[in-house]
Amino acid sequence: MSSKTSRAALMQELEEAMRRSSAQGVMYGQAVANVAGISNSDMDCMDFLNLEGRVTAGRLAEVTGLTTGAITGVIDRLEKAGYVRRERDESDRRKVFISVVEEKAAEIGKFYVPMQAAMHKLWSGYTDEELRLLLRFANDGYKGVLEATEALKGVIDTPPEKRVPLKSPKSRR
Amino acid sequence: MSSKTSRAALMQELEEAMRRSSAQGVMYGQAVANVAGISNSDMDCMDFLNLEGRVTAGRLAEVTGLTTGAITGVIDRLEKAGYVRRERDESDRRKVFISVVEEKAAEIGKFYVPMQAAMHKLWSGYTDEELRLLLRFANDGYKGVLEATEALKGVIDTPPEKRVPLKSPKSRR
DNA sequence: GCTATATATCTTAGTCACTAAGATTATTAG
DNA sequence: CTAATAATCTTAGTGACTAAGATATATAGC
Repeated sequence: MSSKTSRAALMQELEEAMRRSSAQGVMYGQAVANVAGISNSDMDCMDFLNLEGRVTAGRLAEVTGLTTGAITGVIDRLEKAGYVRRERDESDRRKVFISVVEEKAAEIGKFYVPMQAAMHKLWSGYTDEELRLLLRFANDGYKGVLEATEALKGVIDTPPEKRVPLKSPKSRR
Repeated sequence: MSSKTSRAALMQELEEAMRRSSAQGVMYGQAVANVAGISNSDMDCMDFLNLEGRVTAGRLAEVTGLTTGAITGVIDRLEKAGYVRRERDESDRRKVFISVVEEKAAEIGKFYVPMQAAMHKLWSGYTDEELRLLLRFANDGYKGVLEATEALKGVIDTPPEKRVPLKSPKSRR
């Protein structure tokens, strides 16, 4: 961490620091799902719904990587818990739109308060200039990870014998 | 993203950008587990083992938040696949140390190559000065998220029987 | 040295979320 | 009107999880 570290060592440190903090971020998300009493996949869907507002069941399957059958289960659970509503599309009655029940979904929001507080506290120690650099980095980083995820698919040489489901079932209770 | 965004708006943007990129990072990890043919929990344990080198089964349960019974299953699968070895502690024969089989574990490493390449490409666009700022931020951020995870436990108001053990915020290394 | 208790891991039974395949219902094309 | 297509749901089977308890070993008190 000395300010004289070589660039290579700096990158090494950066890599580890980012891995560590992102791993901890994942844990926070899991902790939120746990205290909210819903599974990780359900939480992923809620996150996406909060961004998009109103999407079809098929689209949820697409973005989560789950099968449509699994999504039916996700929606069943979320609907039963009161977080979302099913709404049939009147113009194409095969489609089912899922929309967030705001009042109920807001209950989950409070679990993110500690995280937001920590972030704001953290950011207060940085200048606008520095925050802009961080923003640029986060945006560039997003693109980089996106590319890497694509590239990873080209690396696949493992026999497709046994591919494990993308989402780990994190059952509660 | 204009350079004269107000500080509040800047923070808002930063929050979203970081959420997006970290979510994509999670997906990358899942994709790696998927192509490697092992489950997410198994991958979590491999990550931890790669940092620590050699830990007991109980410690793995502790850091992953899984029960010892579940860990037995994790180790069974990893051992069968050749990634780890069980080694009974000679001085306390109740304990079972789990150690990584380096040659085999290295096979997983190659799935991180696209990610590392993307990161190095990304970083090459930044000065040493800027990278040091990013490092400081990543380290501060880690601490912040750690605190937030702790604080989250204080927000809990859901009935305890609906909850599941939180992953402990342990210090990786 | 014995006995009780504590510690570390493994086993068992039951549960839940997942996949794959196919059923159901609605739309569109010929 | 029929066939093909599309979107969601249903079913059967599987894998990973938890809770509780079994097993094996270690430590402390007498």
